[in-house]
Amino acid sequence: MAKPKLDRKTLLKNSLSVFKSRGYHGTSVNDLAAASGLLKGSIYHYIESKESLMLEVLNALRDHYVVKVFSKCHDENLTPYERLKELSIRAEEIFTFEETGDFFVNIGLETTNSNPSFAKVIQDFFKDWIGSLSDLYRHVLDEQDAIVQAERVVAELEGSVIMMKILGDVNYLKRSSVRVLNEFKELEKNKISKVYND
Amino acid sequence: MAKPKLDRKTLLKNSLSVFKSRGYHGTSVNDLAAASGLLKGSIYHYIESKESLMLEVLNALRDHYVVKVFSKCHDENLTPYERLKELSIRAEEIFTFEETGDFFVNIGLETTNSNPSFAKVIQDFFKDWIGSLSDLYRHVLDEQDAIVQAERVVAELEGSVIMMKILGDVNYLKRSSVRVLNEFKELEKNKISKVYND
DNA sequence: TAAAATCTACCAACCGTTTGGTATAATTGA
DNA sequence: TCAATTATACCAAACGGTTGGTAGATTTTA
Repeated sequence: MAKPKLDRKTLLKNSLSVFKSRGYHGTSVNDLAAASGLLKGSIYHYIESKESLMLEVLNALRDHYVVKVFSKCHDENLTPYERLKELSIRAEEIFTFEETGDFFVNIGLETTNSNPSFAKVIQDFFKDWIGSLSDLYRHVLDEQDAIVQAERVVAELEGSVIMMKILGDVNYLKRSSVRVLNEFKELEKNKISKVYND
Repeated sequence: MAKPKLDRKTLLKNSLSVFKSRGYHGTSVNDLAAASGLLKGSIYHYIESKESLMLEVLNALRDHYVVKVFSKCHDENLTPYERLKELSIRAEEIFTFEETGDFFVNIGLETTNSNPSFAKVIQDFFKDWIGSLSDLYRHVLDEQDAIVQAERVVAELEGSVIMMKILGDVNYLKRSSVRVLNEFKELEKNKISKVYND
């Protein structure tokens, strides 16, 4: 057997990078193959189709977020505020440097109509994110408010990332993060004063 | 065979509708022609290229927003709050029913790398929106804060529209609008109390 | 009849995918 | 131990189909 020069993780990473900069319809199988040092036909040794490759990329990326980022929300060694801060720092790194942050939105908007098979994974990503965040907000808000607040924060962060990309201004996300953290501190204060007043 | 004439406005409207649901790379010239009841070859009687058609659609849509929506921000017959409310109502209609609201974001994200020619129009749209809003916030905030606030509101609304589309929940935008309006009222109150304290 | 609008027919280039085949490395059997 | 076997990795070429775009004939309007 020829030695596996190209492991799956590298293939997915290379493919993500191409999909990221050209979108789904904008990338050709040729592009994907070239990104991994292959000719067009050769990549079919690794994948079944362009669509299944994208699906695998989406799933891998979602799993990565769940394990490496969203899990911070349940880290018992940290206070709720510290967890939110950790999450915020990681998110900022991801969105600004790794350039994968708005990937789900990009592909989601581009393919909701044409490729409904992608929709589920993308929805799961956002549901996981919102779910983790609302568990955090549960410390300072009642259940319904915690969910609404989590949804709002995700919408605001995603909006910031998008404006950041379109207008080329890196300060958007930074400011949103600060705002989210300060807001959480306020909520904590209100919670405490309410307890004292009861 | 020149039957009921195809005027430019209808052509652009039909084309927008197709671009909207299939994205830029996802729509073929055939689709565009069919949407206006033409065969592929015939549409080239009206347009120079697929790219120039998209550019014209983007420009027309931006102009529409500037004239019909953003202009509300400077309507002297209304109080600042009423203007914001008008803007909010129009925006909600547009995003929810006309389905053109997130068009700039969609196309922007899909083509920033592949079609930089679209980027300028899209940026202009958001700059106009932010500019108009910050003029409004100028009534209750100093210049720098007004700009930051306008940027934040646009990001939050866009984020809501996107989450609305991806998660299929129409309440996102509604809640964001209410929040923005209430916030403005709070800012007005603070402004007044500050004046009284001076 | 002149001009405008629309048709049909056709490009070359590219699309995602399949095929036939070759080189190479790991495994197997003697 | 070492050839025979087998599985892998890759390539060049081609597939049928679609792409954005063009040319020229035909029809309509005025």
